[in-house]
Amino acid sequence: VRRLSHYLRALEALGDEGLALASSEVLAERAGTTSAQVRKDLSIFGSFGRRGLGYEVPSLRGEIERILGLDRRWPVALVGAGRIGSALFAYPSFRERGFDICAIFDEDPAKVGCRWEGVEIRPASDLERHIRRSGIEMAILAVPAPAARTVGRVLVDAGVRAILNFAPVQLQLPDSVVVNDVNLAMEVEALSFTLSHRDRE
Amino acid sequence: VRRLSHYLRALEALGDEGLALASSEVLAERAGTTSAQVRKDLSIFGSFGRRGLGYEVPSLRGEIERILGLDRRWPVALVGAGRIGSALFAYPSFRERGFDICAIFDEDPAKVGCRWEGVEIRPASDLERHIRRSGIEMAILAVPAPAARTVGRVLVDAGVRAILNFAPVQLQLPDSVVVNDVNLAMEVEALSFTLSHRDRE
DNA sequence: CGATGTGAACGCGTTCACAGCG
DNA sequence: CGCTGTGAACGCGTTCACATCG
Repeated sequence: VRRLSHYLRALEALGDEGLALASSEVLAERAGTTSAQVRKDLSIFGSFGRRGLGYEVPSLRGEIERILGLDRRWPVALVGAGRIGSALFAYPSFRERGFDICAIFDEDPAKVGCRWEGVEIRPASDLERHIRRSGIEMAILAVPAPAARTVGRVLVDAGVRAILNFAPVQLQLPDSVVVNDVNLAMEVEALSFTLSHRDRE
Repeated sequence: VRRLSHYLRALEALGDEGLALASSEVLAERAGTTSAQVRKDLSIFGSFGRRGLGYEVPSLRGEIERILGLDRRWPVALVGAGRIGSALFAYPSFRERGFDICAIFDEDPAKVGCRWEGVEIRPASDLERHIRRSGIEMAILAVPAPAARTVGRVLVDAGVRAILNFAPVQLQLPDSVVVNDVNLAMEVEALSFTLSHRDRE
């Protein structure tokens, strides 16, 4: 699944370069994998290529967008208007891909009422009611670790079914909810691990 | 490797609760895995437990810190003082784990010369010289996508051997350099993918 | 007797190799 | 003839089950 995103990015780049056809080999090179992998991945969802030629860039791009669920717009709630929250709100790729952060929540009374590019920051107490009313299904959780578990449960109660979690905490939620953890501390730890063990030689 | 970070966090929590011993079962529950997995993971690096009892929380914590390379401080360069850069700079877990962001670089003349908690923002032109002089081996790349590839190469030329890359670009660097990609767009795409396919039932 | 450490079995994603089609 | 689509072989991480030791 993760590789499909890579293919999509590669196809966008190829399209910008004006190429209409791309072989699995070309795609593999751009996405950092092998041609067999590309063909296997794509064959799971259908037969998008033409034998002897390759894949049509625009149509394959459309197919992958459809597969990833990017053929629509997704309203997203941002919980936590701290530094991480503000960075995510301004992240251009989100909007480009159809993810609209259309609700922001924070506990800090100093922030509540402010607007970020027209989107009002609402108090945490409005969270459940507002999300339920607007039918938002996707949320970005960018609150401090101690609050994360509680907020996660409130989100689910409000009808959220997918959470991108930046708190270094294991959310305990029903399996029906998709949780994707982004743990920045873990990422640098992986670096120091590898660096430490490379040196051993 | 990624799970070791989870174990470390679990051990810290257990230590705060005053527990001196922890079985693989307890650790597994906290880290979101199974007891067999915990034992197998730890046995790769040595025999840290006592049969019939479990693992000593403080000593195992020390062992894992050592394995992850957290038994020292790591000077880190931050390249890109935009929204993501500022969020990462303020991220508390980095400093707690021994990662010191001790150099910041940006192209924007308006930012150069500013100080973030005492750390001066330097111009991109100083990057190579300053990093080489200070012997920094680890860098966080938080620049816009178009600049990422070039900056990555400069970092490596300056002696950097590990990069945490936030740009949605595949850096093409020698294998001797460890690159860890964090691609936020990909993370939300994984959510929309799952949500789209859950609905099919 | 309880919980670790570990060889053996399992499952799954990746890679290989080639049949099939344009 | 070129490149896709795909069954088969491979490798590797996970899980199982039990011998081992305090």
